[in-house]
Amino acid sequence: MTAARSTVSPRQVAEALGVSESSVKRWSDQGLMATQKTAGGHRKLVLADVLRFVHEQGFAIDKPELLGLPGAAPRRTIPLDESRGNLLVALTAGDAAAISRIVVGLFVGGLPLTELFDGVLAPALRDLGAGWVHGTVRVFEEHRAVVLVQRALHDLRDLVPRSARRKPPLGVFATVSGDPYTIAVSMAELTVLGLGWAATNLGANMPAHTLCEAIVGTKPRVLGLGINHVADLDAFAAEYLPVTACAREHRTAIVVGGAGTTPEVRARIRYAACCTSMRELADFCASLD
Amino acid sequence: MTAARSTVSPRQVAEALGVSESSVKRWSDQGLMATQKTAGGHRKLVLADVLRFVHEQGFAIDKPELLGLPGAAPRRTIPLDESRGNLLVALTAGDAAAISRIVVGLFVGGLPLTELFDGVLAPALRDLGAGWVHGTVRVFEEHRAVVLVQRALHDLRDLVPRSARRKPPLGVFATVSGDPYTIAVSMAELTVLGLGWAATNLGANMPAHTLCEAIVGTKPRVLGLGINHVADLDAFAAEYLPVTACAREHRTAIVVGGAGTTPEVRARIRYAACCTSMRELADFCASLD
DNA sequence: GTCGACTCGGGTAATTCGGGTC
DNA sequence: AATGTCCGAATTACCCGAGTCG
Repeated sequence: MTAARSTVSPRQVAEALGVSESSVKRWSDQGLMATQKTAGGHRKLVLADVLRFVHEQGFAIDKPELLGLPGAAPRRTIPLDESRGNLLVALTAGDAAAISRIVVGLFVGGLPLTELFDGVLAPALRDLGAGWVHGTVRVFEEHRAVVLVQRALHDLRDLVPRSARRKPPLGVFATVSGDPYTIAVSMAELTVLGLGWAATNLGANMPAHTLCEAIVGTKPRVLGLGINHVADLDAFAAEYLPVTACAREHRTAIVVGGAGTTPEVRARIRYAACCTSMRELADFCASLD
Repeated sequence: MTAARSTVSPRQVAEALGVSESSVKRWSDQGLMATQKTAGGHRKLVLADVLRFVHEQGFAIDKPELLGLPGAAPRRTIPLDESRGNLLVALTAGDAAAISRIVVGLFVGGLPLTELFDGVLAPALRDLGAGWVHGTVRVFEEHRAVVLVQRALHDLRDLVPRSARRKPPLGVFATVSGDPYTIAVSMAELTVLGLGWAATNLGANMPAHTLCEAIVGTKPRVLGLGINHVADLDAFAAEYLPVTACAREHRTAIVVGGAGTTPEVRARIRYAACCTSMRELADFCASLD
């Protein structure tokens, strides 16, 4: 759904980026943009790789009619509020194409992942939640939006530069028992991928004992735990205390985050950092790298 | 239609590879792709040779809707078991690339979606669950596998041919309250997409009242409900009974499925069909079309 | 045997190639 | 060092009347 066509011609890329065809040819031959070649030697550029290149190099796209990218792609100092509003509309309407277009467009337009998550995606989802509280958004619309956001994040994954490091640090992310919200987990995964780390997404609802198994089995540098709701504080603390010891033993830093990290909860568990945004997560991980 | 050899037309190949028919004709005439010719001179490209050409040239297939050929034997019968075993290994190891490769490869190889789901993916996940019961698979490994399967299903979505129908029937899928398992929902979504239907994935944990809202708001032809566990039978029946009336009023057929559809549960709710496989779902939907 | 959809072949216009130069 | 422009040759895309397929 990212694009109707997965490959584009050098001329299309050149015009869209506002550079000469020669530059595109040179860049692709240098391996900066992955290409396929026809039997006759003509280049076919893979759109996902072009977009990744554009984001990495901070290029502006003059003419995003390459495909499905949002009309005007003003670079930097983008009206984030406007995107956020458009996104909210698309989320409410269940417009999968629009959601992916907005999210991917902002990223390709040069917006760092952390700002995309903290400044657009998370706020739009918060607005959606508020609409649900006020009765203007129905439950199925909210659920549907969550599914579509996951899909958009999947599209983003292809665009996030893959690490070329031989042995990148690993981040493992999950939510705790009883917490079904996986979007933040996916955002965290992409965030550290964007730092050149490796990342594993364990999904939702992870009992503490298996988190220890995961630490032992995968030796992550960071273990990120989403905590959105804690029903029984004592039980929660008792369950997750062993994870602290296990993490320390394997030099794994625990990061927590989410609406459930209230002062009461924070007082009962041990962690290296408590993040309220993806930027904080990124900065924390960068400090370990 | 000679032997069990599956052949394709130049146009199919051209569209699948994202090149013009002329190029396909040229390449085949140059001997790059083996062809047969009819008495009248029309080209019949042997699928295996096309795929070999694609592999040699390092081409990516833009739109593998080359496949799903009527009467095309599902390759061999052995590879399914083998794939299932390989998939189980990849799922346990958390090897995202291998999982997607196996799943997408089978589909691209001509295996119908329903057989892929019923014969490979679901059994592998069942095996994984059995491994968890027996203690050979740990919880985090199972959770991780679920996330990676969702990702592979996302990859599949791009390959499932989009309907060109002006107004295709709509299928809406979700799991009931308290049921967090979304994989079957995604499989069902892809299954009906493969029939040329439209589909909406509402995700997990849908309270009954909002299902009614969804029916009213989206007017689906089919509403599919995943039911994997019912804690309180009376409460469940009371909650979901209104959905039946709402569905009838809007000519929406209710389909249920999942491990939770026990005789006791089935006795307490009303539905048009109770499916135990994606093939059954596909056949049921086809009967409505 | 009719008919619609598809394909054939070949010609032409438009792109792209690689390399050399500015 | 990097980019843009120009070039002849090669490749690809588009078009169309006639023939073929199912």
